[in-house]
Amino acid sequence: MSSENGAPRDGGDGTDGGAEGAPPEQLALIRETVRRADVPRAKPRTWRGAALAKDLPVARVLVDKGVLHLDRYFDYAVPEEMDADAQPGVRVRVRFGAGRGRVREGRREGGGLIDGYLVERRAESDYAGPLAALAQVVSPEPVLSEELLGLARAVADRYAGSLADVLQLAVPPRSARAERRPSPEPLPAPSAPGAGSWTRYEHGGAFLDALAAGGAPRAVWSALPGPQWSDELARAVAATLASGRGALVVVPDGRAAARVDAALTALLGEGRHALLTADAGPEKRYAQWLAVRRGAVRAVVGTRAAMFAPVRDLGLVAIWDDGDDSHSEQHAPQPHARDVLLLRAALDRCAFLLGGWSCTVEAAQLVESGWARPLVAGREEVRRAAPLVRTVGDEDLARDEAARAARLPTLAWQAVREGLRHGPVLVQVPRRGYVPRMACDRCRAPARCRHCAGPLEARDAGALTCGWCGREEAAWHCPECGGFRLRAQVVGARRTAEELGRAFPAVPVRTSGREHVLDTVPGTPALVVSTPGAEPVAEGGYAAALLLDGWAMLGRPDLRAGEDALRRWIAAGALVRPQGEHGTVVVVAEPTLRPVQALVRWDPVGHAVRELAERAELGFPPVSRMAAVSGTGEAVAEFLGAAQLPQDAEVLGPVPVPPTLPGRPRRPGAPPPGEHWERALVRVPPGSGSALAAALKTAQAARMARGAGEAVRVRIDPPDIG
DNA sequence: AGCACGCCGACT
DNA sequence: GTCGGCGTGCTC
Repeated sequence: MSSENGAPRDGGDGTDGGAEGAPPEQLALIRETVRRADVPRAKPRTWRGAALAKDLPVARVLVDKGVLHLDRYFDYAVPEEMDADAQPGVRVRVRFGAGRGRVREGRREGGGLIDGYLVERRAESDYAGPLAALAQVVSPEPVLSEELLGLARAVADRYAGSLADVLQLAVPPRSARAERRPSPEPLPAPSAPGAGSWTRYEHGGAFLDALAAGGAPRAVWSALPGPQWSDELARAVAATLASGRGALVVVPDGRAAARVDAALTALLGEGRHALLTADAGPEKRYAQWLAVRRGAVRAVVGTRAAMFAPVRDLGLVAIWDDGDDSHSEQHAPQPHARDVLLLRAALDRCAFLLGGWSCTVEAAQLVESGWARPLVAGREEVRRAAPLVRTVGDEDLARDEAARAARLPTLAWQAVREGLRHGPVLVQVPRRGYVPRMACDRCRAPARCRHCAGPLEARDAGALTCGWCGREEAAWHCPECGGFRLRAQVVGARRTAEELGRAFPAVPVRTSGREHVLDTVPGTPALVVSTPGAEPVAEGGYAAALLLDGWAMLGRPDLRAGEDALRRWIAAGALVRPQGEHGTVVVVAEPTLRPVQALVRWDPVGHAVRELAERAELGFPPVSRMAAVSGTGEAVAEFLGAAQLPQDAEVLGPVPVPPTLPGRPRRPGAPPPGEHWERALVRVPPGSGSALAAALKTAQAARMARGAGEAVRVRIDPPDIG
């Protein structure tokens, strides 16, 4: 088939990489140019070269370039010597490049060598032109299964991203050494575990039974406070393994992964599950991933990268604490682990378990829509497991001037002092070092920049500066109530630790925060000061927890502020002993606020349900779907003008994007330092989400293909709206 | 994105 | 006649 081409054949097999001398290359080039001029273009099937595979000589290849207009397959010819290795799913290298390519030694060469995946072997190509040959099969390991490809495509579609970008997240980089190492022999399926503490939940036992029987139940699980959750997750995994299927658990961080890992080891012993986290080096990670792909290991627990783990015959996908923002992938197209697992559950028809101490609006929606069933404990069980929650609100603070000056109200003092008699006391303080944000002293509305609405911060003595645009504010007054006095809204962990240390000189003070995260603390009296998410687990549980500056958390100008605050409070409270053992939580926040009430009643689900109703009314996600389009004003306008948005799409804005300040990290969707960007939100009602994603993807592809100058960033489900 | 192709004007 | 400007379009 290569002969009909008629391209000159002049020695040298001309495979890539050889450093041939210049003269023959130029000769060939000239000859080719001359030929082109006088020979009419008959379309040959392939370019001449080595003999091709006799059976299925065409390889359909996905080139590994994240650019959207290349988001399709390209056909290559399979040389005979690669026939055996060039199976679907393997990594390949191909020549891919511009124009009609260079000609060298009589063989056409596209551009440079780039990586790709062989997706399919076929008898013929539907491409009319001549096919280039595969340059190399990188390894015979079929890393991209049909299931994984289908999942990656679904994720790319959902997020208006390219398949190659998703595959970069889904398939780890190759390590030849890890590939050579044989994976362990698979162990036989274990027998079904007992229900353990699942009996505390109304349908807990039934859920495990369904998993063990090979069923595909879908549940939103409101976990009771306390340390049992990791064992409960492990039992769900074990029940799935008992049915002969695989299971996947995604958790927000390495600490949580380690807990589930330990629980699985306790329940199943070694060798039945893999731990996939960022901690391991690339080679070890790839080896683990391969063991999963090869079916040697049937269960996986890991952080968000594990959401794509190629578990064989998947029976259960589970996610813990889906409200944690580390479940959002940082790289394009920024998929969320919850949504990826939802797609997997749908594609693989497997069981789905979303669990947490708290409840997101998205989780509530899964229940509300009837897609998942609630897995909850009765009120009696909740009361038995949860600590007593007390609030310190404005009125208390007003009556308590002295304590307020010291930032610790009397009730809080008492709770800490009492708690320290019985064990460790957790003090949760918001992040952010010493830089205090400011709020109106009278009505507590956050103080905002009048130019860009960014948060005002007190940098150094007295001077107020905007945290977004850096402008100074000389004459602030509150636009809500007309007040003129400001107060510090957030004080960092270190200062609080110092204050408390002085107040209780006999007690050790430990801090856990971004830099030094403590895993556990002993059950002896100590003050443990921590930022949200970094709380160590206390042996035997904390005697008390003090949640400071609660209204500061609620003051964030974010749709999720309430849900987030509640989630963090509940996460701290879940580490405290039950109220039957005198476990107490004191939250310094207005008791009339909805999240505070939900904390007092320990009712995160009720909170999420009410939030969901409100979002539906306002047309906010997740009830409607949104996408953010950002870039220069001109580029955004042009993009939106060209995009064929669905009929029911609604464009909000554009509004200016806060600039990236020099020296601060640039977040995706933020302008390069010094540039002025705008952001428009596009909103569609339920049901039009995929149409919106498709339209944005098409528009973006067209834009890139045109080589349009200024970049436009598209993000589905932007996390920071409102 | 690259990168080659091609059509047009200046120079040998 | 030939070299090389950049505008356009393709990449199996």
